[in-house]
Amino acid sequence: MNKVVTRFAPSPTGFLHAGNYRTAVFSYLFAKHTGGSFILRIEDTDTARSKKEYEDNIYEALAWLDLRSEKTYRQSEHKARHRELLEKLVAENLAYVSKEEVKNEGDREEVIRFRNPGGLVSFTDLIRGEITTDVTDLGDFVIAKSFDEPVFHFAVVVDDSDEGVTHVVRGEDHISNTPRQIIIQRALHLETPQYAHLPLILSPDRTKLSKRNGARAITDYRDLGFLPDALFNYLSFLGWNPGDDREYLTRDELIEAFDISRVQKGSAIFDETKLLSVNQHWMRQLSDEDFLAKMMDFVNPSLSIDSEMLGKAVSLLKERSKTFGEAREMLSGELSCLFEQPCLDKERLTAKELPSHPRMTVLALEGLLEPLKSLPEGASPEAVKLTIMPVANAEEAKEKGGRGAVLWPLRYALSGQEHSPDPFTLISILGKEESASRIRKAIAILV
RNA sequence: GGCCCUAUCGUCUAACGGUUAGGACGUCGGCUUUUCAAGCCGAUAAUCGGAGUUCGAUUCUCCGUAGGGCUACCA
Repeated sequence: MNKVVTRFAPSPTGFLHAGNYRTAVFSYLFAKHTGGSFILRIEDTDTARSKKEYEDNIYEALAWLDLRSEKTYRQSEHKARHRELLEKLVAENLAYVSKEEVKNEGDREEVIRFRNPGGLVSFTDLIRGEITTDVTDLGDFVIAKSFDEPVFHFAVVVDDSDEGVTHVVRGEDHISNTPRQIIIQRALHLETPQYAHLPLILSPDRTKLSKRNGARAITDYRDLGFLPDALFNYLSFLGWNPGDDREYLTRDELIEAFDISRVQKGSAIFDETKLLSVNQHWMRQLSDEDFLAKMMDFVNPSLSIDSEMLGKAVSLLKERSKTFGEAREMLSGELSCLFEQPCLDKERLTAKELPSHPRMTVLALEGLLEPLKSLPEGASPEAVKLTIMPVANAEEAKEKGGRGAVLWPLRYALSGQEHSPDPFTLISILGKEESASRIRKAIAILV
């Protein structure tokens, strides 16, 4: 059997989104699983709608995703070849130049139409089995606006053949285009490749994913701080599964496990919440070094950030964020107290839902200073807890409002935040000197 | 309208014609923590409807229904 060649053929008429990308992923997985090759073809025959910025976006997105193609073609580079075959078809009277009524702006007075032989056309789809259509109703459809401007159906057939594409893996929206492409292939005496029509990816409103219904550009996911392999992992599970209970697979594992016969027939809705959880999973798999390196890409370089402290914050970041974008937010939000002095509000210092006893709070905080001194430098959160909890529990025993009467003011004094990591972790990271200093500042506010 | 495709928890999905219809995400509850997050434990929830075929249909067939796609001088 010949080596498998698949292709991804986006048109540069919009930003690459998850629907396009999922098609690329499956096409890539199918090729790589069999040791075949994957090529990229920019379908830019529609000069009116094709834009350089969209073409660049495709390259940019694929580079970020590390979806490497063996070869890259631009359809417009094959004009001479298209013209040659168009002329051949007309010479053989299999197509003809037709006079047209101009209905819309941009319409030509003459176009090239294909002489449709009509009849039943069937092909075997790798995912759906045999599909049969009567092509008679298609009529003599247009295959080119002029000899130098072939239309999609014609260009695709010629290019797939010239580029040695053996398997066309594309979206379900092309099922009804396939029969007409097959009759063009027959007229040209070209071999018909294998087809695999993927189920569509839908927006939550159940329509085909598009910019209109809120689909993000792939590059947006990059800018939001998603891991490319997380997106790859999530998307490969939209319409496919390996047949066992695994949900988190690396790219190599996906290539190994991919089996086109397990591809779903029904379309799937793109669920960003689940993507987020898959991304969180892969962020946590990262080593602290890798995590830090990726994190630095997301921190505004102009923002001076204590890299030593950032290193200490990694486990908190891994535990609390689902994207690097979120992690970056935390640096100036709930985790900001690691990098700068907290700004304290006197009212907030006394525990919530407890009678306000500033004096009691002062006593509670003062009671922590001594135990804190006994802590070794670099004590773990568990060690800190072992030291602090007895004080809090003693306070509770004295019925001054429970452990919260100590723990809340302590946490708030350290963080200045309504929500933050627990006080033990904070002390462990901040160190006993800094912690003691913050506690004294809090006391000073109260007295 | 015509043609084509599809149909299992809210979502992604598993289940050689025989399972208490399984997992994951979400949601809800509990534990833990007097914050938040995480973690652990638990719960909720599905075979679109109707006929067949069969001893037995989620699974096979047909008919409905619903959704989607195509129906361009877009791809």
